[in-house]
Parts: sequence; C-alpha cells; structure tokens
Amino acid sequence: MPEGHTVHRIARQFRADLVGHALRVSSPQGRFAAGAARIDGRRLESATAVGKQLFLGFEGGDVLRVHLGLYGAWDFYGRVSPVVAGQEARGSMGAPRLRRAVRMGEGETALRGPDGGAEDFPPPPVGQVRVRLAAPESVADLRGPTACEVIDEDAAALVVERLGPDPVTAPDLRAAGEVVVDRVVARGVPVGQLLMEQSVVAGIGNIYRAELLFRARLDPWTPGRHVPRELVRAIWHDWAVLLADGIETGAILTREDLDADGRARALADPEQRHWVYGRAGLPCRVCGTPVLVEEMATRKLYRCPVCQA
DNA sequence: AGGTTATGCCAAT
DNA sequence: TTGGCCTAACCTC
Repeated sequence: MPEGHTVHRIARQFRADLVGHALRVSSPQGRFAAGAARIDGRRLESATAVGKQLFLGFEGGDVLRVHLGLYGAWDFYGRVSPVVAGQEARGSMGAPRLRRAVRMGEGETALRGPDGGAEDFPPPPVGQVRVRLAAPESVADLRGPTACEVIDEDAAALVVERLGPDPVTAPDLRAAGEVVVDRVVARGVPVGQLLMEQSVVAGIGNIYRAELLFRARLDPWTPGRHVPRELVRAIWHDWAVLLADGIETGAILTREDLDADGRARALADPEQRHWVYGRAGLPCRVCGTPVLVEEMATRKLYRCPVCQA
C-alpha cells in the first residue's frame, strides 16, 4: 500500500539493479502475457517515479507503466542493493509482505521465506505474479497492481501531464508550489479531499494527507478556496520534507517532535509513527482529545477536533 | 475456514 | 454515490 515515497524507492531499486540490463520479461500468472512478450529481451534504460506511478523505459521507446493501487507490491530477489547509503536493502516494497530480505554479503541479499530457509536464484514465482523482470543477477516480481501496461513514450508523457507536481521531479520547487496553491484555492471541495487528488498534487495518500493536515493544524473539511495561499504553500513544502524523509527511511514517520532516539523507536514501532492516522479514539498527542475518524470521499479521515479547528 | 481490512483508483449509475 | 478490481495479512470462529 504505497504512497509516493514507496514508488520513488522502487524506482531507485530498479536503477540500482536492473537498469542497463537486457531483461527477460514474463507473466507467470498469465494475465500480462502479451505485454510481457512485447518487451521481452529488451534493455531497460530508465526507471522513474512520478507521484504513485512508476515508468520503466525500454530500449526502442516502449514504457511499462505500473500503478500498485491499494495492495500491489514488488518483490526483489538476488542482488538487492541498498537504496539509501548505509541502509540495509529490503526485498519487498509496496503492500506489507511476510517475506523479508536477509543480508548475504557485500551489499547482497537473498530472500528467506517464513521458514527461514534460503531460496535459490532465480526463485520459482510464488503466488500471483503479474510480471517478472529478470536481469542476470536480480529479479523483480510484480503482484496485485491496479495498472500494468506497455505504452509508448507519448502516452506516458500524457499520463505525467495529468498529474499535479511531485516534489522529487519538479524542476522548480517554488514554482511547482504555486501550481498546487492555484489548484487548491480554485475549488470549493474540502482541502482534505484535494490533497488526495493526484491531479492537484502527486503522491499523497491517506496517511500523508492526515498527517500533513495535522502538522498544519488545518481542519480537513475547510473548502480549498478558504485556505490562505500561504498555508497551502507551507503544506506543499512540508510535503517535500516528509516525502524526502520517507524515501530515506522507507517509512512514513511524521512526528517532528521526536529526538533521534524517539525517531529510532518510532521506526521500529508503527504505533508511534503518526500524529493522528490510525489513532481513532486515542488521545491526541498534543491536547489529549480523542482523535476522530470520519469518512471523506469513501476514505477514512483522521483528525483532532481541537488542534485542527 | 471465513470475514474484514488496507498507504488506490476507475467506470458505471 | 456505488461497486468492482485484486492480493495478502490479520483477525474471529
């Protein structure tokens, strides 16, 4: 269940271990057989993330576009290089998975199953694998995506055009922020809903939405046009900060009140990572008022009714 | 074994 | 606004 930070980490993993190699592309599950055949044997030239979308550019111009949706994930096997300096590599990215990466040698990892037994390489596909991308030393398996298709470069550019700015890919952070401000204040829709609209700003999901609004002490139900431009600007820059941190750590940790030790504890314990997300009924960490959970456009919305008044 | 839930999004109504 | 997609973990029974 990825928000923007996960997809950027996946793009990094591809750049570290698969870009530059001719890939064997298959669809063990069978549902993507035609698409796989189209790019099988070609060299992977690029891997880029914009918002929650991943674009894998192949020799010849075709692009594999992948969106993980609610429960998609990539599993990496074989050589799984650290994505962030000094950080152990992980074998699974996306929805929570039982399998975990285990260090094997200099920057090398292999996956172990729940039984702890090492698997051989390349491992037989387990379960519903939509696509397997295989380089000589590294394999990436995709399961449960909401979108997985081969398109040409023009179509890929069109998808990106329809997305709002992403702090990682925006050429000018400040200018991109003004685009987001204009799009938010032009609408009467609640700001909590607008932050989740990928055409307004790309990459924010339900957790970052709840946490950004708490950090801004802003009521999610405030209509976009009633939010001061300066406050939208601040939220955009805060999003850039949280996204960069999420890419580094691989976790959504939004508690700016924690010191280094507190951060380390929160990274190990998901219950300590957030201000309000997933804390319905628990006391607000600032004022003690029970955190509210409501529905907003079919998604759960968490907020403190006192701090975010 | 079966039901529920999830960090998402689209088409149909 | 509703239902569907699609996968796996995490309950409860």
